[in-house]
Amino acid sequence: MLSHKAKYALKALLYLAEQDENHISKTIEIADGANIPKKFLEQILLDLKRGRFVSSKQGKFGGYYLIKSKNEITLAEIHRLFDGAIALLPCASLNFYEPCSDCKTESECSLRHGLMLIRDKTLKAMEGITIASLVKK
Amino acid sequence: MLSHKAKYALKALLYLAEQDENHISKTIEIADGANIPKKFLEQILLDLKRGRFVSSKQGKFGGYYLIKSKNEITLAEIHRLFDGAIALLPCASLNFYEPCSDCKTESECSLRHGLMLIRDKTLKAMEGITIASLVKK
DNA sequence: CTAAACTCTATCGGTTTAATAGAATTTGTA
DNA sequence: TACAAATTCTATTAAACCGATAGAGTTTAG
Repeated sequence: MLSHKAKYALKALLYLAEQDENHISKTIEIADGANIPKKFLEQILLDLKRGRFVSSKQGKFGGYYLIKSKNEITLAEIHRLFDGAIALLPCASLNFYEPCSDCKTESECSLRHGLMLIRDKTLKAMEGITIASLVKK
Repeated sequence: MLSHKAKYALKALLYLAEQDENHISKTIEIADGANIPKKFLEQILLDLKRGRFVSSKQGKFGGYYLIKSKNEITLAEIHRLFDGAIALLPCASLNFYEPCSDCKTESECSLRHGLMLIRDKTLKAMEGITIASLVKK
């Protein structure tokens, strides 16, 4: 499941993607437009900035704007940024790999192989969902 | 991600699937064999029993055994039993559907459609992973 | 200088999770 | 019938996580 943070992040990106080119959106604008608690959204936007999906302008008349093409922002990336691994267990993860503590012999995890199959398919599907593809709908 | 419960459940089922037909496994046996805390495993086995995956014999010389074919127990079912929805948001879930509280108009959720695509693909993949397929590896 | 915005850090209450504890019940057998 | 060995049930715990809020600090335009 997606955390609220990830869900809100997607909605915020969607909102930004729908604005005119070069428009800068204030946090309060996005919060109202996408129905997200403002103070919570502030944190999320900072995370998105650190992740290089958006950038910001400070001070009066500042705000946020996309710096990555809406065709290139995928559900997989946003899920990873906010919720971590896409795989069902750390031992099957590409970006958040950790060995199982309860598997007797290393790489002798009975689940790993099957879970890697799932990960590959899920990942592929999630990479096919972009902000642009969601806007169109 | 899978919870520890779901992971342990899969490992316990795997252990049971590897035993001789008609063999009854004591909890302590499974716990040692699959490296699972015994008292925690007790609860998990009860859940698996309520889910009709295993059955038990009480009293001395009692224990647990599979009552569902290892070809018919899928990762999807175990995941649902212990962790709930497979979809990324409740509004995209088949078995745990709930409307989004923060979507202005009902069925106007901008994410729902995309997430249902993901759900379908992930579900299909997870239904392809059975206990039998994991044992073979 | 001031207003309006982003930035940063801390905190809070609630829920969930992983695990443990212990008493109750059931059953086979000596 | 008593006992031992097993499941069953309910409660509790400690820690982590989550969603959200608060407030002080910094930056910028005018």
